[in-house]
Amino acid sequence: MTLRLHDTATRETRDFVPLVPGRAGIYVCGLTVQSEPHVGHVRSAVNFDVLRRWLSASGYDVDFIRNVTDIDDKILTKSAEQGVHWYALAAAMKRELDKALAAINVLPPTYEPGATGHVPEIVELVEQLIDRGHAYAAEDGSGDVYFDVRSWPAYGELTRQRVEDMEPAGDADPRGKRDPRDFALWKGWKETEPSTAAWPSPWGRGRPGWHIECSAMAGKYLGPAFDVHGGGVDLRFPHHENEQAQSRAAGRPFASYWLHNAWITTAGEKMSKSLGNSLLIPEVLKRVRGIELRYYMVSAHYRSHVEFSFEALEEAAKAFRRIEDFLDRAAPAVGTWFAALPEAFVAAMDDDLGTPAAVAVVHESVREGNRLLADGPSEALGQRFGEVIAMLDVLGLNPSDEAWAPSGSDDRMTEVVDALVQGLLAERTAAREAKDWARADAIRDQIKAAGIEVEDTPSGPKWSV
RNA sequence: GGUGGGUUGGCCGAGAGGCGAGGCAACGGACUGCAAAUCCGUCUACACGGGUUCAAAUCCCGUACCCACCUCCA
Repeated sequence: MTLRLHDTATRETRDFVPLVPGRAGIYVCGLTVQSEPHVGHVRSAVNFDVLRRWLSASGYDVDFIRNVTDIDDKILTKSAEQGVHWYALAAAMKRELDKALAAINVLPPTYEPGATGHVPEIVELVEQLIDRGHAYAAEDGSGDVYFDVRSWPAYGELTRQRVEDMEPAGDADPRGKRDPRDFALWKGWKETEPSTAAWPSPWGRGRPGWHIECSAMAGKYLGPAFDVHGGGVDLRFPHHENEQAQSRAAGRPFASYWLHNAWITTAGEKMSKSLGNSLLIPEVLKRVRGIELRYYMVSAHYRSHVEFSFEALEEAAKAFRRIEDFLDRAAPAVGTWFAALPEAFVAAMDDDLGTPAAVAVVHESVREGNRLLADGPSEALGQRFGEVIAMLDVLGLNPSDEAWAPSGSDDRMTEVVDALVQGLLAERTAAREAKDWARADAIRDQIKAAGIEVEDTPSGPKWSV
């Protein structure tokens, strides 16, 4: 079995052949920390987390670099509006992002570099580009440095566009540019900007342009050539096109494969256009658990557009609980078991991370497991149980993963509720033994009114919220 | 204007020439004191119009509608 990935640069799904056998270097464009993370933002993180977990499960040694853009125009604008330091806003939003990602079990990257910590590497790269004749300092004395699009014939190769067909940036400041499509590598400091948002450089004080940080940091941590570069589809142009042009013009081969995840939209529109905050992660997590939100995202293919709705999310949550219920009910009946991935699951994941088909395999194992469960403990049941655990681990959806462990206070609360409910259930069991059905049902209704469901199982009554 | 993607059953969501993904909902049956859960079964769809083929949701041509990107974006 070979992993195949859809490379958006060639628009082909092809075998994954790493530069170094057994190792995989991945660079993913993370977020600009300028506002609270919403459902759309974390999809990318979940998608690439699945890629990373699958490579690890397949035996690769994975270097996973995900950057965080901690200085840019938007951060400066928003912080000015809010009357806070730009770095305070960036740091606060970074903490929110970390919380959101932890809540959906996205593993921390191998390293998470930020632009502000890599100014020397960025300056070095810009100097290389100037030396090679692919960049120039603006002649208007602004301190800006631009990439010279016309000097790089391959410009546009990633997105198959011809420079002539591109619309010049209507809103971009054309001063000092040789061509309207040239983009900033370095932005000279302006008097309207905080003095803290500038670093020394050969072109005067200033800050990095948006695209250059990724080229510099990918180069630093993964080398001039690496395996996979990922991000959202919207980043293909200009961000990734520019990253590739800069890196290759500086003599670095850059990424072998480009992977792009599709959007989650609401009301047919991208979320950044949507108003309101109901889609912020903490709000969504009031409706479903983190593991259910992750299941919702994993059950669609990463290249498929998802139209977000709470109805669909809650439906996904129900589907996931079916899997969870099986594990809960099977666990006491399972003796020895070992984790092994079914072939169909491996085939699905190897086929460009076919998580929908992989999830279908999980459900098939669950159904088979449920069937076996009726006959009591067996080796076959242990196999199904192990399969389900192993598959969920790959998807980051294993309920017993400590990442999902409830906080201490939740644990305490569960104990308290359990003590109360057990008392009522004992009374109900006594009524049932006396065949006093009216009394038994009245107790069940009373518990239900508090939001707790009671189920009778061969091993006695069970309750769940 | 240029580039890319989409339209699948009541709903979500896969598939990419033949061999009915999966889930949710609904309905019927088994089990149950009644339920719940579980299992079995039912409902069997591919925007529209042509074409290619023994065979098309899948390939080709055309049409309609939707979305994304074209220097702020996951």
